[in-house]
Amino acid sequence: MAPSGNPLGIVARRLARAVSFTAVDQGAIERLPVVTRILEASRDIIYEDNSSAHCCVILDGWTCCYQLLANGRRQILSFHVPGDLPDLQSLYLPSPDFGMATVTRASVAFVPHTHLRRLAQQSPAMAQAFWREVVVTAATHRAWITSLGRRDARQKVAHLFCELYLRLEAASLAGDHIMPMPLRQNDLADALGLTSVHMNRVLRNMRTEGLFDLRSRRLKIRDWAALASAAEFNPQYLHLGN
Amino acid sequence: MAPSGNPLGIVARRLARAVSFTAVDQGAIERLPVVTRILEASRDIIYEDNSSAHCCVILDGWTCCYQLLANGRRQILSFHVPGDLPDLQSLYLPSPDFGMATVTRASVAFVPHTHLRRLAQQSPAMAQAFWREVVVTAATHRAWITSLGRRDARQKVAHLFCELYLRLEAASLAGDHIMPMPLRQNDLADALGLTSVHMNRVLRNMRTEGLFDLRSRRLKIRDWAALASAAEFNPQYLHLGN
DNA sequence: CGCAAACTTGATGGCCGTCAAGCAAAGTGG
DNA sequence: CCACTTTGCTTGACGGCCATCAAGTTTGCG
Repeated sequence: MAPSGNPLGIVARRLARAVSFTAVDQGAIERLPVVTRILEASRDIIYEDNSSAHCCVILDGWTCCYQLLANGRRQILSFHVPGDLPDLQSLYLPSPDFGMATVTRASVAFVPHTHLRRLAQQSPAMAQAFWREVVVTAATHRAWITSLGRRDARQKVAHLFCELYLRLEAASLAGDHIMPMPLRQNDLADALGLTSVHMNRVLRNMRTEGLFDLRSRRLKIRDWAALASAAEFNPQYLHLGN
Repeated sequence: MAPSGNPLGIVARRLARAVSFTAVDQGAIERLPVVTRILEASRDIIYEDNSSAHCCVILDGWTCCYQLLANGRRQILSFHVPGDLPDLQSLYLPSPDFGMATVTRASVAFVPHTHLRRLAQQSPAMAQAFWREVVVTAATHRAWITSLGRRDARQKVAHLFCELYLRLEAASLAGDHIMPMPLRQNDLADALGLTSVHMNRVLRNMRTEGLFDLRSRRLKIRDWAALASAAEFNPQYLHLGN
């Protein structure tokens, strides 16, 4: 699959995973006006004009959504990879309840709400694709809630790794149970409600057991069955097709 | 505000909180065909025809959404009170990833997807109201993620009580910092990722400190400021207006 | 009044947090 | 190319929050 040269081609392909677009729809996406910016790792993603009348699209790199508490603690709410629309929810309800930040150096495109709304109005397929994205995000939130509330550290790691692998695979960014893993142990800890110290110990144990290799920003899942089983992982919520 | 006699009046008023409906919209909601059922406490909410081509509306009583793990543990994902639409997300993406159950005896109405979709197609206000409901649900999920990941038991309780009180107040089901509290300590534990034993101890402490009274299914918040402060509660995510 | 469900309390232990220190890796500048 | 710094990883010691197990007690309801 040769990627289209258009920067938003990645979004068109992503949305078309679930909905059948006409050539017109496809073209309309790719002709959306965008401002693209390259951000260094660990930078907040902020709307320059402060109007927050845009949605952002991840074109390259990894990002996350997070909330901060007064004591300085951070909870990561989701990770995002190329093709994702982390704040599509803002389309009809601005006033974000979370921050966004890059994990790696990343290329991010900003698309005006006005144009996205027009797309949704003119094309039922587009409206449905947007709805679907938001609903899948909510389903992913639910999976995280259950992980945070009722799984121990080892199971949490297993569940997150399974989720990330399948999402990357669906985006043609991973295969053969090998994937890039730019997340620091500190990021993993903030996503799973743990400390980085404990994170380190749990990872060591799981590595020792032969569940996976994790070094130089690369994760190789050695025993997918065991990992998925430890997590009680059910990929249905991701709605990746298959 | 005298409630309309129509069973779906409660939904119309709820959706109208955020969106301006015409009299036509209003009437269209109230004329939706529904099947209403009364369920005893602690019963699963199941679609009889198995097609799950319906959304449900809580008319009376409390319900919850949950996920189960293999070891029998339960994670509650959300609580729902009269006027709520717990599974509106199924409208354009069936295949639920969670179960629903009553907390108290409850009256639940089932509305066919077909009619809801037609409403959304014919009225932009309606479409926006649905979108908004789904997005607020996701925002609530995010608040729970942060609670589960980064707050201790005491803060979790404080946060949940603040959320529930404001939602009930907005539905005219609570006031003066007094609200019904039908949740068992076991339910609270399953929502907050704790055991019921620990739940009991934490509640006792908070009661002793004078934060609230909690007996005979009634919660009286004695010190709202202290409770909200302990939770670092910011009501913005609920989008209740005001 | 009797049963079941829910609440309460104590004792004990483990998972994970905190504090502290040292090591490794990666980038920076001279 | 090598000091130097920064960031991230690793490990040990210790403690606390919360889970587990095991009684009781209270509440609610038929």
